[in-house]
Amino acid sequence: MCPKVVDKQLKRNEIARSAARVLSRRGIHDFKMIDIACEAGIGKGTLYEYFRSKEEIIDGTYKLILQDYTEFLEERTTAVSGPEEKLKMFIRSSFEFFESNPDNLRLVFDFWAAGIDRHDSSFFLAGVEESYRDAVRQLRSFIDEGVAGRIFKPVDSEMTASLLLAVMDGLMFQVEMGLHRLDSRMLAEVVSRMVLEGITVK
Amino acid sequence: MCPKVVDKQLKRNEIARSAARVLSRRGIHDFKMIDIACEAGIGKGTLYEYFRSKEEIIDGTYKLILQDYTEFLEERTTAVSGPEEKLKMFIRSSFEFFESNPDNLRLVFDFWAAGIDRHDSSFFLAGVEESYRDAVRQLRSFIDEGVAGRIFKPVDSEMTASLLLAVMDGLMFQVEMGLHRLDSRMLAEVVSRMVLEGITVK
DNA sequence: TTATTATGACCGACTGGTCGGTATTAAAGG
DNA sequence: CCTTTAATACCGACCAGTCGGTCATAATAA
Repeated sequence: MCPKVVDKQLKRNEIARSAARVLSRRGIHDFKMIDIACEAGIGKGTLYEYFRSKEEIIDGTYKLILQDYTEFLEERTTAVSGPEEKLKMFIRSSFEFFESNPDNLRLVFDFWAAGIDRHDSSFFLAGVEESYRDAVRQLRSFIDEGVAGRIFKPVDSEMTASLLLAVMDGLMFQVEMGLHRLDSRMLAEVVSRMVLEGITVK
Repeated sequence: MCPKVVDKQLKRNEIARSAARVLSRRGIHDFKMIDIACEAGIGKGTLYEYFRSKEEIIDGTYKLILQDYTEFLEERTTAVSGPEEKLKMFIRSSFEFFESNPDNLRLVFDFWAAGIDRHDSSFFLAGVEESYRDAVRQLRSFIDEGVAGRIFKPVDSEMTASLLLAVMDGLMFQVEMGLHRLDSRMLAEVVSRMVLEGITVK
């Protein structure tokens, strides 16, 4: 009466990691469930013990990637002090994260694409929107801190945060298209200068 | 000995317009060939008289949209003189174009998404990359003109153009995700200020 | 023995593209 | 003016392949 037992959550994460590899290779719209099963070394049916559907696998994979990214940013930005340094670190770390995990960059864009693409199912869009709002919230806290401390001009922190994210996303998109080489130092430098010079009190 | 004859090119364009409507409704990955046939009021087989494949329809539709956009920008930017005015007009007109054709915004993002998504087939990516390079070229000509006339600082025009496109794309992406309302005046104002203030000689 | 986990053959729905046949047109011929 | 002719344009039933998801069965641990 004591059956075989596995750590469901752990195995679920392992599968999601396999899925991430497959998704970055094949793309969100081309990958097959059997691909993931093979990559994870399990049968196709077993997949359905851990994920209800293909959609849920995609979602789970996105959440996993995003968690890595968020944890990385958290670790980096808490290591420095002062709003200006935190902002710079946020920017640099973002570029670095995707420079050292180019697969993840492609994956994230794929998720966004799927979010826009499937306007019918709000499934993906919801996840993307949530992660975006989180980033805005984080950035706003740095900017507000700077404004309160008279380090930054009294800018609209929401708009500034949005602009900052916009330029970062746009540049990464250009990188993904092969228009630039992703030199994280250089890009971070350019973005920091553009944004910080505009809002810092001289 | 003289058969029924139709203007193939014209009809091809008409079909592409129908396709644009379908694509913006259904999304690039969900639409069916039969959808387009219905929208165009023709049979599915007829579709294949004008387009070799599904892929070719997508490509044709993208080119059509892009042509509208380019013509609109051309018309607007030639109407004003001076590099600063041209840059501002480019920015404002871009936002206006997509504000008045929200379907097109979604469509363009869909195309980009497909370009990133299908890293196997360079078909889509090539089109997107080309249109991007065109935009950079255009913007660089304005910036170089400004630099030559000592209106702008001696900035790297390629990097500046890329940054400008990046922030515009990023903002439009946010709009598409429903994070802002697309108020073209406001967005153009913010972007112009951010970019122009940084490069204009005081 | 038994509850749990794993499996992959199988099913059924779906769809891109084809193809044989029909409709339309306009010139040619009477 | 009408019929013939033939090239073009149009059509949708059909085919062949694909793939997400299921389920009957096997394997495994306790």
